[in-house]
Amino acid sequence: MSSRLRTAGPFPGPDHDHAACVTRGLDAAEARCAEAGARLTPLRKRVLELLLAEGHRAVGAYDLLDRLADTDDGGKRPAPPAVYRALDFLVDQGLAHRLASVNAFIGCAWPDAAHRPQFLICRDCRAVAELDGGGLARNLDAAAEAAGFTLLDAVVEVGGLCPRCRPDETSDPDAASA
Amino acid sequence: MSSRLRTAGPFPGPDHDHAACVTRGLDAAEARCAEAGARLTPLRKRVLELLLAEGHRAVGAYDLLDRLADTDDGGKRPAPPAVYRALDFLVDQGLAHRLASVNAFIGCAWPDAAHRPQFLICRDCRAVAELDGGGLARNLDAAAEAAGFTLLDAVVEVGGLCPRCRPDETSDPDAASA
DNA sequence: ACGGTGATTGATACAATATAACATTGCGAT
DNA sequence: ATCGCAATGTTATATTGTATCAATCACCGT
Repeated sequence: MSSRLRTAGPFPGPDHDHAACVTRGLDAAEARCAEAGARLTPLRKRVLELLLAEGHRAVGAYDLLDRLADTDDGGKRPAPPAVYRALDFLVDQGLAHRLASVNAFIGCAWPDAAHRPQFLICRDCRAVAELDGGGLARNLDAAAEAAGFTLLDAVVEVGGLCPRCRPDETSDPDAASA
Repeated sequence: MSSRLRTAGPFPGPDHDHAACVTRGLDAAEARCAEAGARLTPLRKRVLELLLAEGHRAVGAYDLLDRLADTDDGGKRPAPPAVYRALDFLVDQGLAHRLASVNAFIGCAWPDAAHRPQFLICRDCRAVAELDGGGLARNLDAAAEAAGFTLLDAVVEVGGLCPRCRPDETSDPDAASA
């Protein structure tokens, strides 16, 4: 029996106060947009909220469209461009990230600071851990510089199995050896 | 005074002996498949040849389909699954790489050795430099380990401008220090 | 050579992801 | 009010990738 999963790191446990994550992310978004003179419109804010509400999991653009329809009073589902434009805005503002290796998006875990993110993405459950890639980013900067290459974007995404999906979990032996 | 520099790095100059790259890649592929007991069938070999012939540029799957039609005697264009299956095979064998950030593929530059590649991808011309990511890979291993994450695949792709496409007009590329 | 077996390819249809192009709406400044 | 611009709505389509099943080919043991 798993008593307390400290999640020993960047993967939040299922028991963490996720509502606080959502609130914090939305508040940070408001502040950031105000500072940047950008408009966090209702649509953009709702898309961000849906991203954050997903609970640190990657969400596809079309899943977002479905959720928008579900949470809309009239049940009207926007057309794809609406959500893609909102996502572009959020990514530009650093409030969300695009996960190229899985064609999906995720709300930013640290919307306050400029950062060079890298991601651990679970193949099973699509859980995503966002790490700060400081040292690694410097490594990439150096490599680009050495090659005469002007770096614009760095995509660092690691696919694998998160702590809750990896089979060598010691806390649940009954399903093992299956 | 020759402005025809050797590209001082991983981006091959336009004057390099590219036919040798293609031949070398195909030879290495033959050897590697023989060793692995895998079958480098005519279709797979042709796809690899087209990838290599592209000259260190990213190629999309549908571009490959067009080229297959062009180089086919009957001009018959295969259906998408044919080329995707060939690409899957080549990627599995380490003879080609998938570039997730641009939905494209590239022939492996170093098909001989097991490696943990990382890529510099030009946004303008789609030129690709494949680097060996030794130190960076260890960095990712450590991060995954610390998070209790089982690493299966690492995607490291840097988008930007290659030496021939960067607007940098003068010959002073070293002043930058980020 | 013969037939069985699994890998490979062909062929059809479709799913999933993303964008182009243009119309409409809202909103602030003049 | 109305002009200008950003944002959103709308329609259609482009691009990328798979599911499925049929046909064919290579290999292997006999």
